[in-house]
Amino acid sequence: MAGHGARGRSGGRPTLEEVAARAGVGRGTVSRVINGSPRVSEATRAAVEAAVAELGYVPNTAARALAANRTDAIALVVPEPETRFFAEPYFSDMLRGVGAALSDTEMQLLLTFAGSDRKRQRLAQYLAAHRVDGVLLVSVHADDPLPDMLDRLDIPAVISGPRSADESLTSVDSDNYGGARQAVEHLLGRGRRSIAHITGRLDVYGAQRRIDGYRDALREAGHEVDELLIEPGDFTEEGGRRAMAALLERRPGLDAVFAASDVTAAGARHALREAGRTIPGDVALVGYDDSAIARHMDPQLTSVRQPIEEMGRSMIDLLLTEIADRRPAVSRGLERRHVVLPTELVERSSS
Amino acid sequence: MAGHGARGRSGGRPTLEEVAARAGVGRGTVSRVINGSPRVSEATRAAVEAAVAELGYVPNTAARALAANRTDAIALVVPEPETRFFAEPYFSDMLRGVGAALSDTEMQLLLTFAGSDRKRQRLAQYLAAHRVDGVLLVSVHADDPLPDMLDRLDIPAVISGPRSADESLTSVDSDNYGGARQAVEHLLGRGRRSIAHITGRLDVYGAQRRIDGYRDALREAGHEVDELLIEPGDFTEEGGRRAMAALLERRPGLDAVFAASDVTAAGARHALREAGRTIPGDVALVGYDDSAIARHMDPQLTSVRQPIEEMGRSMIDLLLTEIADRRPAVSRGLERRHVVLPTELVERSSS
DNA sequence: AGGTACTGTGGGAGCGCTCCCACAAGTGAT
DNA sequence: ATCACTTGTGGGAGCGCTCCCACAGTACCT
Repeated sequence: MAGHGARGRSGGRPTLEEVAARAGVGRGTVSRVINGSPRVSEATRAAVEAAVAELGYVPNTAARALAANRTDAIALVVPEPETRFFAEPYFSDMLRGVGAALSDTEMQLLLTFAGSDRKRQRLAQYLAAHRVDGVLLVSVHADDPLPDMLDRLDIPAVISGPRSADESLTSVDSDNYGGARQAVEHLLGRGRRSIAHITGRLDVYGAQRRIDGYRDALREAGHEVDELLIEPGDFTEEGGRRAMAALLERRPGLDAVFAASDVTAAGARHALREAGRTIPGDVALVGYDDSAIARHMDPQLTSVRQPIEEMGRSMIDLLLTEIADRRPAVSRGLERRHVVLPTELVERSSS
Repeated sequence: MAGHGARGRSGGRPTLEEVAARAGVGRGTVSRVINGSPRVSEATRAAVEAAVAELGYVPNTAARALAANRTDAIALVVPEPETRFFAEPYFSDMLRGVGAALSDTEMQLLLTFAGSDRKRQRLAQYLAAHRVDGVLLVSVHADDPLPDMLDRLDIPAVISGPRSADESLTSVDSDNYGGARQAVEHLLGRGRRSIAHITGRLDVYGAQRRIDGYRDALREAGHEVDELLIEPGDFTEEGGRRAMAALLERRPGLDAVFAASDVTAAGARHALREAGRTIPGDVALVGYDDSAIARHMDPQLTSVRQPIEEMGRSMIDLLLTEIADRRPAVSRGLERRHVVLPTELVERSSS
């Protein structure tokens, strides 16, 4: 096979040039057909398509990437160790949505963990090498340097869960505020009067929004907010347990708990059991995420569902748009977009 | 920058050529340094490395891929819809192991779902285009054409969970047979005498091995195997429920159940509850996978743990070896390797 | 008739790298 | 001194594609 030795290749895959020869046209024309350019006559297009089919031609992506300076791949960057990522069902659900949305596309999904400093280092290099056309960021802490780095490198990026109210990156989020309100209003509707809240990690914007929703729901229902019923958690089970214990000590009379995640609720449940409280008899419990845990908990957990799959889809849409927008010109100053999707309360037996 | 128009690029990344100029050497020499060739003098190497550092040079992977015919990427192919993949914790755990193992490498991980026919089609194209250096296959049914296709395309591949005893692909698996034995022996040790087994999908080799382990453990303990205590499941919760109901109907006196997965066990638990049986009082329950579900179940589920992270690592090791072996020559007929890793029983309150 | 415009097409140049051949310089055996 | 290696190096050619310029052909104005 031509060139300087067939380097261990197997079948000698057909090239653009061969397709062109076969179809009796020039290289440029084949390229135009492959890329769906409108400036090709119907007859020529048909001839080329026939040749492509006969030869089983598949474009060489490396060559395309080199020539066109794009990669047809995006990276899902997880700035956490692998362990953490998979411990929270939120992530796998998100990944599923992204995967589904991406399967309608030619884009490939790269999974990248940036948990340790060494991995961060490598990731920075990787991104600097422009090996992906865009980046999806999930679960970013308020002080993470990654988003700014992406901005500096001028790499299209979409973040799930903005870092603040004026996030500089395009973002997708569920309605944390509204979701929290739903949960609290539900508990109020069931006649609960002393509703505690175990928060998420306070450096996560979404957790703050849930606190806001909790507060406003109470206030608008004419209740006063008792700050001692709010206890910080960290989205983990152990955190939920600790927070619940603290709450029980401080406000033994509480009759409901809204936890910022299902995992937190699971921890709270343990603490409640240990304290001899029944669920939902003594204390009603509502979680957040509607993950698998909610269905497996005993009693089954009422929880706020986020449309995670839709969020994944949305992220992909936005990212692809950004990539497409950026391609033709150096059109800086794109309008940032922020999508917020509604939540839904799934009622089960814990409340 | 140079060429036919700076196509929207931002910083004008340095090229090999520029590094060479800076270091006062030829292009070939820089390439040799970058790729760690030993045929470079110490002085030259140092000079090149300095130039690389000064310029912040990062090799362009597309160019490398084109010239060298490799991609430095591997694909994790999941021949299931996204939904199924993430419903079973087994997969996310596996993915975590793979991710961890890969982070010591320059290799990138691509996540590919091949659930629908259309995706299959695309995947086939993708693989035919040799866009990855190797493939990791998980959860493959006995009749899946994918493995053979990979074999034909001569793409290095490692499969997790071989399809049969004489799997043609290099494989990694946990000791399904031994794990099942551990579970049954444990139940026997607790004085249980009528032990049922809800199997996995019967077209999965590992499920068969678990049945074998179940049978042999009973036989070697001097018990006779009651075929009516074996009921097929399909690894799902609903399947577990159905199977358990059937078993209770047929053998109401059973006092223990070994389920082929934790999810199955969760289903069985529901059916047991509905039938008024207590766990572990009336019936002891043992699962398989030791997933998050096991810890969240009530009562907490005794389960057989597979060293999934280690399996992921092992798969990567084997795959990288295959890729490396294949690179230099057309060395066909590589010896297939099959790694089997031990399991461990995690005892909790359900047994 | 000449101009202007647009449509469709061919092919040169170039993307940034790896591979390999050529060759200089050194080393040691004959 | 000649030959035969070995070690280190430079640079041409080529990977398969996209981009863009050039140009033929046709259409529609003045």
